[in-house]
Amino acid sequence: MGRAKEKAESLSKDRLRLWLRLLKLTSGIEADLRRNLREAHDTTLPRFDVMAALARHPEGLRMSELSSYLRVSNGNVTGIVDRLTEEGLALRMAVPGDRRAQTARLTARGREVFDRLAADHEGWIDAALGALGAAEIATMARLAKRAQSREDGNEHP
Amino acid sequence: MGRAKEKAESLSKDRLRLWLRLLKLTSGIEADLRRNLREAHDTTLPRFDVMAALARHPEGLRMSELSSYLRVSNGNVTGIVDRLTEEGLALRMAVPGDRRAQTARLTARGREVFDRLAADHEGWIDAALGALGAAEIATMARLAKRAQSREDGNEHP
DNA sequence: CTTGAATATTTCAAGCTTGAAATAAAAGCG
DNA sequence: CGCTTTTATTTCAAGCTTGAAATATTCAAG
Repeated sequence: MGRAKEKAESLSKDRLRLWLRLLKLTSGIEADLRRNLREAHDTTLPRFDVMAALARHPEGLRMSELSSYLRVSNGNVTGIVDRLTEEGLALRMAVPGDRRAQTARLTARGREVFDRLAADHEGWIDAALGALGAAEIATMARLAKRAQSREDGNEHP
Repeated sequence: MGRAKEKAESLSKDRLRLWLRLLKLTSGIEADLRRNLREAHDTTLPRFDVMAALARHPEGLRMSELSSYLRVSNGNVTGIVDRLTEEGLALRMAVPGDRRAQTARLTARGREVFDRLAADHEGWIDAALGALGAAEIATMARLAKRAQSREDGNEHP
């Protein structure tokens, strides 16, 4: 076998090992987040994600905007917004001029609840990545961004 | 506000941004894997994960070993092994001397199917992380490992 | 041996997730 | 205007996931 081919195969194995390590890292942190959200606030990560998206868009988001923003299916956000609405944390509003569409927003109480969640969330992430200093964070962010450049295809054409 | 506090807060925000980027990267790759597994092999990522664990342990794994290896709940692996068994890819064997326990194994067909899955899987990961060269892979793996050191607490005491 | 604690696994309800089908409304077009 | 196509959302079945409860078995004392 030629040297070039050997090199390519070893690189492929190294990428696989890196993938498994990245997956372990993010899955572990995500599991911590889920547990913390449940134990400290009796809520879930998907609910948090939807609330975070709505908090960033106080003018409201259409259901379809929400699903593409979070990269989950339409049917998925329907269910989560349903539950947030039942709990009084979100609401749906009609879109003037388009009776098919709805925008989802946080209620005032939803906003208050989210602010508390977000503060804890930042602290949990800070703890989870606490072993990394400023330079390491910058390096890892740069490499993750570079990896994305191929992964996404072309999100920002 | 003191300089030290400002620095800590900015570091915390940077960790949060890094977390969001890592999550986007791994979620994106995972979504690709799920789609590829479904379209090319009509299977799912959890089934693949269980098969991979069993493939690495030809002697078989107890249900509880499988669940701690994969870091998912006991009830979860019960269901997945049930489905793999229905499909003829895995089987359960009694453990001599302990009638509570069972070991799960791949069948011969399960092994064949897995070998094909694994080859494609490696190719998909190679493509997904293809933007990273050998040095970048090594750097990222090192940083992920360092981040883990805090995350895990003490897995290897 | 018998009783009670510990261990291995399954069952279960609830929620998340998806892709596909169903509904409903808007837009384009002849 | 009617008719088709596109767009926005919901509904649905199937599978994944969890934590807690239920079963079954082993182990440890007495």
